[in-house]
Amino acid sequence: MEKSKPNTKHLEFDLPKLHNLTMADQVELKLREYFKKKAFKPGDLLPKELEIAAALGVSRNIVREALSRLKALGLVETKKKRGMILAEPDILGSFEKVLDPLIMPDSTLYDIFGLRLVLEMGLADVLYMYKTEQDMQELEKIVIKEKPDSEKFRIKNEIAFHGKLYAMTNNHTLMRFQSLLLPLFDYVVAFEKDHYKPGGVSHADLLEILRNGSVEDFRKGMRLHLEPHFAWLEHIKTK
Amino acid sequence: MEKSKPNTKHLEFDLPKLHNLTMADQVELKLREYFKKKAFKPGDLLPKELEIAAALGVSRNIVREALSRLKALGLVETKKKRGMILAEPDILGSFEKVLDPLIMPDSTLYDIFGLRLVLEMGLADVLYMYKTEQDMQELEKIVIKEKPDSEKFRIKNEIAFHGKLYAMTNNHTLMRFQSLLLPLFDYVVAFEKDHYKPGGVSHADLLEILRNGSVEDFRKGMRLHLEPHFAWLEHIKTK
DNA sequence: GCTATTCTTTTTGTACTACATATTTTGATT
DNA sequence: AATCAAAATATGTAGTACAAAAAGAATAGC
Repeated sequence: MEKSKPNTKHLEFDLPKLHNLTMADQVELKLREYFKKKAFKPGDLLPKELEIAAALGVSRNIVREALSRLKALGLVETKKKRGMILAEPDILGSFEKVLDPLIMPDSTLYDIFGLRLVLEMGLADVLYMYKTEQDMQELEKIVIKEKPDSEKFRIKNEIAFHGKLYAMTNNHTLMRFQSLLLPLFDYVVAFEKDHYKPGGVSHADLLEILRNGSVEDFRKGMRLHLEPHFAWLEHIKTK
Repeated sequence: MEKSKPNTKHLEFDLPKLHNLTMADQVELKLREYFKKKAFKPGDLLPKELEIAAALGVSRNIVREALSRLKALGLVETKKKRGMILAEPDILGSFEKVLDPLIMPDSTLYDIFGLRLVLEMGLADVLYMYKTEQDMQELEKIVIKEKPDSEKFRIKNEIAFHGKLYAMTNNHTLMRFQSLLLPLFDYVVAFEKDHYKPGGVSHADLLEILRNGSVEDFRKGMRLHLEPHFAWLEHIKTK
């Protein structure tokens, strides 16, 4: 809990703390400031490594380490041997690189599972704002193809149907966010499997509500559809 | 799709220039693989830079660049002059470093605003699962302190009340996620200001519902509370 | 005079060396 | 045996050198 560092704000006073920052750290910060101050836009050419090194009075090695970090975060890109440019911002790009269920504590995995439930329950209003007849038809196609027999197909159906719901929000960030989180659910689903029972509301039911029902109906329907997952969340809550 | 290289095994023969990947890129990947394969746990000491360099047949420079990237992503930490360790995973750590409204396209900003609405609408069920009497009392304190006069205080109240709601979910990841997204809302709120009208349901109303109402009541209440924001979303949707 | 080709320059990518500094370990002295 | 000092260790930083590729400049051909 207290491991996070909210106290970086009054770091200016603590001189020794500032010295705890390596040169590469400082250069990284300086570069971020610089890009902001100069209002660099995506595609703009950045200063050359040697220029930066000379301007900041550090070796080119350090500059390269700092730039390497910014590259890892997706903030800059190297255009072959031509120079470096500010990259098209993608807030989920770096997120993607860290999402690995194998190195993630179970608590975070559970958190993300809860996050998914919150998201799906919250979709209703935005869905009703953007849904089109064509969306309905595509959802219908997905529902028709569903085969209730195999466990493997069940998960595939889940992904297709719910993925389409996210896509219907016209919210590209939300869509990608969901698709990034998706692989993690497999792990939770594996834990959950023993307790899983299908909810009382099917995908076909949800589609029917989406066509002829109100937003409130859909929220209730989605809640019932997700009931098994909520039950599982309740189950692990006590532990 | 076919960009991934399964043939890194006999990479010794290929001239490195055949790949678009730089040495630092490759070392970064190799290290990620290695940590996974060896099932490193947080706190474990990593091999020394020179050992890695020797093992992979690259210079120490390259290894340092790769490690620097993993550091930027929060995957490894350096313990001063003692060695490097695998860091406590924090999926939002790198996310935080990229969130800067100044370098973000407006479309993403809108997406995140929509994401917020989805989250808040979805909170209800989890809230009712975890809420305690103490939470109610703390919410009450926040509501009582509200002063309806100043615009500045209004935003502060918003943050306090809604932040507390997130905290009540006992979902640490969700909590941090919201607090990271919060600064971005200021920008949207600035756009939105001209159109803003208080919703029909106040924080006090929401608290009352939370105490004595059902989950459905709360969802409806929250929807009305957020009505101005939804209206704005509807407004920018057409553009 | 204009276009195509070649040469030169520029800039990133990589390697190697050297040394500083802090931490741990080892060794020596009382 | 305990304390303090010195050595060993590993990261942090600086600097040089060169390769490779792309852009720009210069030259040759029509």
